[in-house]
Amino acid sequence: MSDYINEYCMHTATCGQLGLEDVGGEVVLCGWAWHNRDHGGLIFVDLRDRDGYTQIVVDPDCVSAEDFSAAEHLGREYVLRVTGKVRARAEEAVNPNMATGAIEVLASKLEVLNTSVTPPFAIEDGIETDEITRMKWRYLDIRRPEMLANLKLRHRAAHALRNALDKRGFFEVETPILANSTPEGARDYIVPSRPNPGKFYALPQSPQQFKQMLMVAGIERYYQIARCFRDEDLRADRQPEFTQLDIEMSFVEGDDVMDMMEDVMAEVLPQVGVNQEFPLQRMQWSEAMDKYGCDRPDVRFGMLLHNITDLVKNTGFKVFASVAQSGGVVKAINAKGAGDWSRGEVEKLADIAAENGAKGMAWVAFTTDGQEKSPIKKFFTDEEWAALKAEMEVEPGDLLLFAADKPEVANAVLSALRLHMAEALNVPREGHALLWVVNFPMFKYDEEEKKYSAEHHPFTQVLREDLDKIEDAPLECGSYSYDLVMDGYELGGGTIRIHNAEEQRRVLRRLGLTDEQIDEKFGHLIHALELGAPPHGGIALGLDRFIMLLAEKPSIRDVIAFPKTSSASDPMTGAPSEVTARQLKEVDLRLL
RNA sequence: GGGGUGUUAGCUCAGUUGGUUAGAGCGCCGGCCUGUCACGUCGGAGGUCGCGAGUUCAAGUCUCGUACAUCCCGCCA
Repeated sequence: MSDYINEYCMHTATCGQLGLEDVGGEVVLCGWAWHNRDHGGLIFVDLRDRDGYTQIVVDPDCVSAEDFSAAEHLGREYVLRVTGKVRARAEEAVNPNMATGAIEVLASKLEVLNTSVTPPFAIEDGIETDEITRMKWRYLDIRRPEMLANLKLRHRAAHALRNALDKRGFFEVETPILANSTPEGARDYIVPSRPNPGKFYALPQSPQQFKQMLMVAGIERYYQIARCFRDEDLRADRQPEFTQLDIEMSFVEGDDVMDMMEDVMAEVLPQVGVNQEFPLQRMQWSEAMDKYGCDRPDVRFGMLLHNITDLVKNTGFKVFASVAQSGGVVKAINAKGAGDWSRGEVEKLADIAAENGAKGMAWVAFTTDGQEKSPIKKFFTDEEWAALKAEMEVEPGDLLLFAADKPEVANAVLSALRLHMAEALNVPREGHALLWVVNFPMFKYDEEEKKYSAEHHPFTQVLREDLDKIEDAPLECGSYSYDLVMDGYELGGGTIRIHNAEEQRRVLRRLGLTDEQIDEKFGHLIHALELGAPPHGGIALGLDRFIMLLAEKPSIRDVIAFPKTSSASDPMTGAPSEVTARQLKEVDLRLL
């Protein structure tokens, strides 16, 4: 019997947990009529609740004529309360595919608590109903066992994380949802302030500044399961509102935060069914970019990027040689098992390369019967060809794919191709793999806007040895930063924060803000740093992504109770919607 | 902002070279049925082919536009 039943409930048992040990007991079950099988003289009803389902037997000899008539007219998803006796099924009637298949409940009383019109889609696992239909009737979608399981998993994970952090002395503190717009970062959701005509709140993109204030406030160890908002275009793993496990600690260095987080994960992961060895690998950002071409590598398989720039510097293939001689890189991956792909199949990969910014994609196929097919082989000397094959560890059946471009583009192209080929070739990627990627650069240069921006965020500490370079060589500045990566997704990111006011000013100036703008936008932060801010740092973990990976779902929508569509709308409630003229007037707004 | 894919019954889909009354499975409704568990069985109802133009004797099918969904790029400190 379930552990949550008590005297306040209108039932005495749940549908998923009855077994042979309950035989002979009188129970009251509440739930939804799932499958109704009417044999004329005998009716079976699978009664489902959040725990599972139990077969109810309605026998005309055991219930009133009225109740039997009700059972004959049950529709799908009728809401029932059934009183009856648990009995063992006859041996030949046992259903081994059903958790409660050894027993059934012989009804003595059947009450229809509510009827239901026919649901628009089946309340079953594995349905292929369009997502907008599922979202329009999300409360029905959530009745499906797999969706219930996702939400249950989410609850379990959040609960375990809270417990683990509580044990380690962290306080959960709530920070405002009505906050201030920030000049950098994502587009803000803005909210007009009625008492302050013409002024707006912004919904927080993260509680970043508030949690730093909590460190200055002396909280020392803070966490929050925090809703965050970003008004940017959606993706399978991006929603306009999402949830972060936000953590901050005082008097720590980067290793302390990582150690603490690993400790928490080591406690939590077994509770959600993941075996992960600790300590986690800590990979330098530069190594991740070199070998995987991205800062969130899926390390569950190889197919690493090889830098062959030097090898092709003087080759007769002009594209490679000119890129290699003009500061670009030439890199390649070896997709083992694709050597026998047709020319057409291989050249379709160029579309993926192009999507990621490549101007073209060279390739070499080594067929299993020993042929070497490639449009570029003729440009190579025998020595260069041999060196290439040695570097790429070529065997028959291999396919080499090349990217020659600026490092960022070459990495992006081969990273995308690596993931695509792993998928296409069914490279095994079972289980989960967590690691740290550490020491991100502090700044990157935005070619379009002609200015520097922060790789993580502008509150990140520059490596002590690089402090002198903030003004003159910003791209050479490293930072105290660490991302937690799981299965090729950025699960979380953290940094050690600046706690020195002048250092914070220097970084903000480097990002192009004037002293006036700094005082206006970050004055509160600067002041706080001047008033005894302790050294501090933290991390934020994307809870939706974490649960998505644990549940092995392709989208975070599957682990969010009420998600939004790609146009950031909610088909169930119709949000966003128009407001009345009066509402607009109250906040001093007029539509264009 | 850009690119791909899709939109036909409540759901999932098929629909040939443009040609008769647009089909299937599931679901739904009605009948029968005392051991089913995706019950079975007999019968029945159910369609603005996303929307709007256009081409044509004739459009679910071709063209253009548009809406929505979904995936990706940009974007997401």
